[in-house]
Amino acid sequence: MGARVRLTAAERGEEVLRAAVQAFGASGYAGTKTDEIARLAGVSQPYVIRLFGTKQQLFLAAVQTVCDTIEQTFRDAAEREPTLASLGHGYNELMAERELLLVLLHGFSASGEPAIGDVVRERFGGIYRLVRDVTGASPAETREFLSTGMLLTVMSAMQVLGPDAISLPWADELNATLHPPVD
Amino acid sequence: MGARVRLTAAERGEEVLRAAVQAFGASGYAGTKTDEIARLAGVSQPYVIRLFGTKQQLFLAAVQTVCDTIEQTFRDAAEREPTLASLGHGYNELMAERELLLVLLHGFSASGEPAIGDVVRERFGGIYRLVRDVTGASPAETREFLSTGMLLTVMSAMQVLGPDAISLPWADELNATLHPPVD
DNA sequence: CCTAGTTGTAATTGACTGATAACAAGCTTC
DNA sequence: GAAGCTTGTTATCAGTCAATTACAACTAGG
Repeated sequence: MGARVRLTAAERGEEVLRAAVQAFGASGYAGTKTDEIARLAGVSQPYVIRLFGTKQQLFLAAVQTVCDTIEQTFRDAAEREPTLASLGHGYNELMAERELLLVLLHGFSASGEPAIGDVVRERFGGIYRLVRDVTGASPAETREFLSTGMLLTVMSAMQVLGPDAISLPWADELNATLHPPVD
Repeated sequence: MGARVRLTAAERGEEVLRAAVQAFGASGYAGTKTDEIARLAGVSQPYVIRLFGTKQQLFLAAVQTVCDTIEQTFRDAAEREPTLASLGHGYNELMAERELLLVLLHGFSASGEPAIGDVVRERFGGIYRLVRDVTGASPAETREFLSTGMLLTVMSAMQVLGPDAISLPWADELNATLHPPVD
């Protein structure tokens, strides 16, 4: 193909990882082929495998970066204002890149795979603790915050929320409870 | 194999469907093999396909029965007492059979597949409306109810909730907010 | 420049897997 | 009791897909 650019393995790895987040977010762990990721990243399928060892390790790497991004977003939001409302605003930013949160959802779904479950439990626990620590919220308040986040994520997966959303009465009704009409 | 019993296609279909709920609940749509379902149901893999046409149609049938069960549980709970708290109690009963709600979660995750997304959106919307109708709850109250349900389902997927749960501090803390300690 | 390490690909493979086809064994109805 | 429908299996295929191997092209250090 045209203008080939040679990158270091680390740089190329990052590009592949970005592609992996997109692909896994769209189709899940089992449903995504390493070949799709390779084409998205503009490299060959075997190279994807060589860079990350196995498909599973690549998926885990994707989950890790996504969680890093989520935590960083929450930390930034807390720095502006250490309240759950502020973190909620940060969550909305995260929803703009739909795939991010969907990767995490697919991580939950794939928790049956022991290696994946271990990572997902660890990281979700970390997010829970982070939210509590930076906002000082009670467990019950934090639970409600995370609950809402889960519903939003699931609705995003159903494609009734977000940029390319399908508009449905029930979804609009639910969505309206989150963005109260500005009178 | 030993004592073979002949059933009508409808009866055998129900058994296969039960097996499919177990299997899909554990491993998701793409991650489950029709052969596993067949072995769980005690029939051959080709017969599973013949009974349901394709793996996708079998998955959709599993989603449909699961949603039927959920709706029936909510209707029964509302008959006892038409409040969200009562439905919440019903939800706890549903969580006892872990796979039920996990099938729905996997349905959300597989919404990228158009045929699956259509069914999942339709059924989830139906559940939302049912909850509102039988309890008279506001959209905001219903959203909070469903949000909590989503978090519980996700925690169940992570295996930090339910019968075979892995005990973790953060999970216990979250769980405690739902079952306040009986003083 | 030339050798050694690094980046990348083409070719292939072996296991898996959903689906089909052909066939066998039971039931039912006349 | 035999013809015809239903239930179920075995055998097999055609496609898919992660992973391996071997090789090619580039680059840096001496």
